[in-house]
Amino acid sequence: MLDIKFVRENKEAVKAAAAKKRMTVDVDRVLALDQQRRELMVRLDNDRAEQNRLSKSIGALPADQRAKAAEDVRDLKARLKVMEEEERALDGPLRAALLTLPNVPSPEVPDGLSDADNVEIKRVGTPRKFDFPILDHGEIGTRLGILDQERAARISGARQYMLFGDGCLLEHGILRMAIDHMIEAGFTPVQPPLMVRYEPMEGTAYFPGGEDQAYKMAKDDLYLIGTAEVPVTSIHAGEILDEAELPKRYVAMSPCFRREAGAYGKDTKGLYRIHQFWKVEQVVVDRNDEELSKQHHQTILGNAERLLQKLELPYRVVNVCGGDLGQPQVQKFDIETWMPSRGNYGETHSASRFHDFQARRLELRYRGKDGKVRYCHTLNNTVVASPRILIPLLENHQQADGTVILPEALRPYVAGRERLVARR
RNA sequence: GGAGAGGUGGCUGAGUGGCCGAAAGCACCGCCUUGCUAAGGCGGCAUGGGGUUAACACUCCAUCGAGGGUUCAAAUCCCUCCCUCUCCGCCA
Repeated sequence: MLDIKFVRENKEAVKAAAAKKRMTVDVDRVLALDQQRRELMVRLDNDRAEQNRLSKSIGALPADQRAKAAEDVRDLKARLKVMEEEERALDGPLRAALLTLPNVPSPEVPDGLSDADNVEIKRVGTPRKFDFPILDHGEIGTRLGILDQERAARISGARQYMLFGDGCLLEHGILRMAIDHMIEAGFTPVQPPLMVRYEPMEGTAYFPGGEDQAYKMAKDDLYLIGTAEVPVTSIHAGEILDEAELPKRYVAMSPCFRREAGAYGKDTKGLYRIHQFWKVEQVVVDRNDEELSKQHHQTILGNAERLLQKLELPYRVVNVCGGDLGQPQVQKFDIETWMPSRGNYGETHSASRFHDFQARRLELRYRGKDGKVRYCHTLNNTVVASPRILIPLLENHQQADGTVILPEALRPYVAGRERLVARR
């Protein structure tokens, strides 16, 4: 959420932000509502002051004069009541409208309409040249007997997967490796709840707007998380932290649930887009400082990159363009890992910085050394998401004989296996 | 699921209708004192919004889990909801 003061003073910047993000928002309506509300508040405050003054004076009166004095306050109260109702009628729509305004993207964010316009920043590693016909990850996994999407579909419908044997160990191993990797980087592991209330969804800016993507448990008014970002960024919601405690660096592993509404017919095959997956997520909460945020952004990007390097996977980093950027982000770097079956890089990581956009919604603040209270800055990035990461892992490391060689760093996490072979 | 207790400032915690935005302690900040010291003294210190100011300051409004209500007046009384704790039941 943007600061209403900022919107007042930077109307054109907000409009430009919306245009760059290819969003349609009504900034003028927000400002009109705000103007109305402020004018009302001045009158309301004055009348309330008057009422408070009168009420206080009644307390000092002798008992026999109170009833008459109280009488005089009553019509003032009636006026107040009308204004209070007006205020309520303005507050709701104003907040709702304010929640829809986009965060202002960094000047570094390239212009563009879709992910096709994202700008490549760097490439690391070279895609392997295969001297045999390659298989896609579905084929590899099925032949090895570690993946079964058919049975998964019978049990749970489309966009589901099941892993068996070494496939199962492989997934667990990668996730655990990612956790250890992040602990080494100084992050605190957290196990967050997987079901959350509306407020964390709104606070992290998934709601309003993303309701269709979330599984809701109607009986309990709880939502299954689509990412651990939601509960983890919300850990300190409503708190005023001490500057000395910052930065907070968390890493969380969780299942993630996404309805993928509107994605019909897109990536229907394989493990790319599914309803339930695992993700290790890194979250940083720190002071309200742009430069510091940018540094953290590079750091969490680097954390993910180093993991990919340990997994010996070629990848590239893109600077996500305006049209592909979400409402809350200031800037986003995606990491795309080489996926041989696609003959292209595919998104596996997403590193975002938000400034105080989420923090303002979450009431996530800190007291600075100067004694002033400010909203924090928040950031997050994937460390690894599975099974999507299995796509490049299986495909890049596949061998002519159908086996898959595991990168050395991963082996201790997969029961010491050097290679995945078909077992029975 | 049943019964009970409670939610107050960064923290602990007092406050059952006007003198309370709120005692006291801790933490923190400033100044002073002191050099034997995990010390002492004085002062400051909730958040948001508005007015005013060059600024310091001053002032008004709201907020004591959330939302309604009673009253001239609510942290304090009533209702609903949320959360925490204790006991019982059930269960992993």
